[in-house]
Amino acid sequence: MAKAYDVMAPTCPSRVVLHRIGARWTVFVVTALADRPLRFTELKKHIEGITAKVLTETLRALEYDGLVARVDKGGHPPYVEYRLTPLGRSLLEPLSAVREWAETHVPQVERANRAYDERG
Amino acid sequence: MAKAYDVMAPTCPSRVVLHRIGARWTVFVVTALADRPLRFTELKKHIEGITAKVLTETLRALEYDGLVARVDKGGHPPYVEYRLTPLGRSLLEPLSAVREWAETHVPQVERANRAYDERG
DNA sequence: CTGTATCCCAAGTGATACTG
DNA sequence: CAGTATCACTTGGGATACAG
Repeated sequence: MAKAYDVMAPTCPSRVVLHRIGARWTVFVVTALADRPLRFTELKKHIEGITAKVLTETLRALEYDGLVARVDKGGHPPYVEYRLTPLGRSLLEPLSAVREWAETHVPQVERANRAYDERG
Repeated sequence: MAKAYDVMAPTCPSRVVLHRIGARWTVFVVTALADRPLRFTELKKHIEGITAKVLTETLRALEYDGLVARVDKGGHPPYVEYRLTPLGRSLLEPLSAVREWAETHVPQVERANRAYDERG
C-alpha cells in the first residue's frame, strides 16, 4: 500500500505542513517551550533578536496548527502563557535534531565554504 | 562548560547554518538523494513541481555547504550526477524525521485548523 | 505585559525563454 | 542533458510607533 501523504507530490497537503513547520522562527519557539510554558516577554527574551511582530505571527501560526496553546490567565497586567500541545511536543524531537545538527556542524560547513571559495 | 554554538544567540553562526538547511527545497533534495546519486533531470522529475532555476540554486547552496557533491562525468550529452557527501548524509536522519512528521501529522494539523476556524 | 498597526524592503520564488 | 538569463511578483521579515 502506498503512503497516504508524500511531500514529493506537488499538491500533497504535507507540503503545506512541511512549509509551516519549516518557517523561520518555528524551531526557535518550539525549542524554547520544550521545558516549560513561557510568557510572551519571556519567549522574546529567550529568542534573542526576534521582534514582537514576528513572534506574534509565529505563535498565531503555531496555535492555528495546534502545536502551541495560548493560555490567557487574565489580570492586570495581562498574564498570557504559551505551552506546547501534545502535537507540538511530538515535533520537539525532530526539530531538536535539526537544531542540534546546525549547532554541532558549524565548523564542517564553514570549512566547506572556504574550500568552495578557494576552488573558485 | 557552555555550548560552543547556540541558535538562541542572535549572532551565532549556527543560525546561518540552520537558515540554510531550512531553505525551502533543501529537505526535498537531500531526501531524494538518500538512496543513490541522481542526475539533474532525475532530481527534477523526482521533486515534482520544482523549477530548473530553483533546483540549480538549491544544489549550488548545498554544494557550497558541503552537503552535496556535484560529479561531472562529461560526454555528450552531458552527464552530471549529484550525491550526498558524508556531511550531507549526516543531515539525512534529522531532515527525514521532519519530513515524516509532516507526512504523518497532516490529519491532526487539519483538524486543529478547523477547530481554530470554528472558534473564530 | 501583551500585543497591533504601518510601512518598507530584500529575498525567495516562479514563469518563461534561451544556450552550450 | 544541464543548465542560464530575465523579469515579475509575493511573502516574510524588520523597524518603528502605538494601544488596551
